[in-house]
Amino acid sequence: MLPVKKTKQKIIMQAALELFAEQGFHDAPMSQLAEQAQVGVGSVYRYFKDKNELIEKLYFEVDEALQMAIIKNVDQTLSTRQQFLQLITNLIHFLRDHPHEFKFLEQYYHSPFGIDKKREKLLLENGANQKNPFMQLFFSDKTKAVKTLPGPVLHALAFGPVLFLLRDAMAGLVELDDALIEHMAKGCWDAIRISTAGPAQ
Amino acid sequence: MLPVKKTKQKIIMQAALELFAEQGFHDAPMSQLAEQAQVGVGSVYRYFKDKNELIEKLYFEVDEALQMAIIKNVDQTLSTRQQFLQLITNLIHFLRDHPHEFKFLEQYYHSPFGIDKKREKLLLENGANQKNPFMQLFFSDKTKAVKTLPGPVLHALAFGPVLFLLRDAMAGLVELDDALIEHMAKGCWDAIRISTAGPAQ
DNA sequence: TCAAGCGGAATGAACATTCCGTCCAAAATA
DNA sequence: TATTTTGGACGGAATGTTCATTCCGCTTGA
Repeated sequence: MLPVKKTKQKIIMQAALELFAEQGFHDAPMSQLAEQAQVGVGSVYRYFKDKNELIEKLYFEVDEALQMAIIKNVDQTLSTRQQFLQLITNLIHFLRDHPHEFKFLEQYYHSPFGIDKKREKLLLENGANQKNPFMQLFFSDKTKAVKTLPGPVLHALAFGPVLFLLRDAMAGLVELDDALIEHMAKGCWDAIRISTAGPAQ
Repeated sequence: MLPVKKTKQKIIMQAALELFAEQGFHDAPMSQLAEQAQVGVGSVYRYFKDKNELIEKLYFEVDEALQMAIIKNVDQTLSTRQQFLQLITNLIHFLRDHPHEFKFLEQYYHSPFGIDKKREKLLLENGANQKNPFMQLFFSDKTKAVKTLPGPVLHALAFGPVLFLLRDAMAGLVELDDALIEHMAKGCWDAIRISTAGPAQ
């Protein structure tokens, strides 16, 4: 019985992810969600107290998957630059290949939920105590390859362009091929690295 | 009579800007909007066909103000780098000092309105025909100081970090002082400039 | 006197959430 | 083993609320 329960909950969450991504939280009625999941409206409320709880649980799941994807294949023995490029590339690949997850997260972070969540995260994780793999990398950068800048600025320089370009890609304005992704990753690196002599390493 | 009309319309739009920015389109009922503008609900509909039209007109106005602010004090005889830094700085200053406008635009671009608007803009303005001052600058860069990359990538590298940092600032996670802004602008420049020899110019 | 401008009650639609009757698998009973 | 009981899982109709929008009578300046 437990596995059945789990399965139905998963089905509902999957349907919710798609619907929320495509129509937005506000334009995705519970009735339509139930229909898409091939389930009665009442059943949705068996697994989730209300719409908010559904959104929160979905966020937890999606965020976890993203975190896993980002740190995949990152070899800590490599240079800061190499690690950075791998992280960025992972991030782009995951989000490009999971448009529903991307759109969901975008919405989540732009809703009242997200603002609080973000503040919460930042207050919890200060300095070296960061869970964010990018921040960890910057903080442990013994080779001094990265500019000495406030955390949020580094964060913005590294992440901002990626999210921006992904939005364009989702809207069908760009084709995100591997060459483009490489350019992006290197551009982000140039933004945060200390530029000494010669072209980027 | 015209000036009176105009004034009342302006009052409504101002109230709408604040309310939309603070509560979001969906959580800003027309009744509350009317209250804030000290106007009857019915009167709002005298000036705007419906809520959507109000949002669209607001967008037009806000976007216009932003465009004006961005190109302020940009001296076309200066180097590409100098012009770029000025543009970025203008952008940050305007949005930092106009949080309502910033939040409104963020929402607009993340709503169904915005997606279409963006596609529309991009399809209309191809290549050298760009209205976007950043794109114009990149396109007319005879000194070859800027990387040769697809438009959307340059756009992302230049804009992405700025918007990202501004979001943090609005959430009260960073204090956006002048030093920080300068770091940001230079970081963005590093991301798109061709790195030859020595530190960034 | 009479429009044009206005305010706000009234209307209707869209939802989130609740409620309740049905179904069914498995435990209890004979 | 055959029959009955039971309780959780379900579906979807019913409910109550929250708006956007409309309608209508009042006010006021010409």
